Amino acid sequence: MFDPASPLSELPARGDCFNRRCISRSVLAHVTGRWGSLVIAALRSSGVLRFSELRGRIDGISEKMLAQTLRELQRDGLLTRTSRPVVPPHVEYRLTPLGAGVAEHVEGLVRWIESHVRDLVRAQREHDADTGDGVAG
Amino acid sequence: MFDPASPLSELPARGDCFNRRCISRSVLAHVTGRWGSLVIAALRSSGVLRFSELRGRIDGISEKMLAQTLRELQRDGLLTRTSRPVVPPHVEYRLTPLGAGVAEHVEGLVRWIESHVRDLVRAQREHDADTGDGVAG
DNA sequence: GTAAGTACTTTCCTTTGGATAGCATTGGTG
DNA sequence: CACCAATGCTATCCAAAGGAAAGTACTTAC
Repeated sequence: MFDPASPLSELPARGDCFNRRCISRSVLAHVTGRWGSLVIAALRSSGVLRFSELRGRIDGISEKMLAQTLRELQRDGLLTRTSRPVVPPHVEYRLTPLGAGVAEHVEGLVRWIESHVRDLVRAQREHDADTGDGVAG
Repeated sequence: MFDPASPLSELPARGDCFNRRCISRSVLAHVTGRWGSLVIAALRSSGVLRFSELRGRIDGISEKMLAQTLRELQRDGLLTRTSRPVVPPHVEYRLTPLGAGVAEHVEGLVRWIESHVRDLVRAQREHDADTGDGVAG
C-alpha cells in the first residue's frame, strides 16, 4: 500500500502520518524536524536565500545540518537548489509551489507560537511552581 | 530580553523562533519535535487518550519517548495529565485550550501533507531519477 | 503463589547532531 | 609567484539524543 516502488496511481490518494511506513510520515519528519520548519519559514519570508544567508538567519544551525536539511527538503520537492557556476560558488534556494503549500501551514504554526510566548511562559512557571501532577479523585 | 526569570510584563509580546535563546524556539522544538506533532494531532482528533492508547496510535514511538514528549508538552501548558489513583493506574491526557490553539495549526500541516502524498512521491522519484542539481547559466 | 494489567523508569547500546577543520576554485594583494 | 579571502559544502571526531527491552509498583483475579 505504501510501497515506494508502486506506480503513483496505485498509491492511496491520502497518506497517513501515524503509520511509520507511509511516505507522508517521513515528509512530516523532514518538515517538522529540528531544522526543517525554520528553513521553510525563512525561505517563505525571504523568497530566495543563499546557503550562508540561511545559516545566518537560523541561529544555532550547523553547516552539516543545514546541508542535510536542504537535501531532504529538496528531495521531497519542497525547495529547489540553483547553483551558478561562478567563483566563489553562488547557490540559491527557494520554495517550490509544493513547498509554498507546506510553508503556509508552517508559518501559521510558527507565528502562533511566537504570538503566544507569554501564555507559554506563564504555563511553564505555574508548572514549575507546583510541580504537581493533576490528580483527580 | 528572553531571560527566563524576568517578569511576564517585561517579556516581549511576541517571540522569535529564529533566536535560539527565545522560549518560543524551544516550544517550537517540542511541538515539531520527532513525536510532538503526532501526539498533538492524536489528542486533537480523539479528545482524551490514555498513555497506552497514544502508544498504540503513534506507530513506532517508544514508551520512553512518549513519556518524555508528554512531559515536555505538559510543561509548556499544551496538555494536561490527569491520573486516577486506581489499580491498575489510569492516566488521561488531553489538550489545554492553549494546546488546542497549536493543535489547529499542527493538524492543518499534517492534513496538508497527507493529502499531497502523491505529489510528494512524484517529486521524490523525479529527484532520484535525474539526481542532478538545478544548474543555471 | 503467581499472573495480569497500566504507566512509567532504567539500562545499555546505536544513531544522530554539533564543532571544527578541510577541500575546490579563482580573483585580488603584496 | 606565494598567499589569502570568499562560498558552499564534506569529513572527522566526540557528545547528546533516541530505541529496545527489561524492571518497578501496586492490587485484583485465579
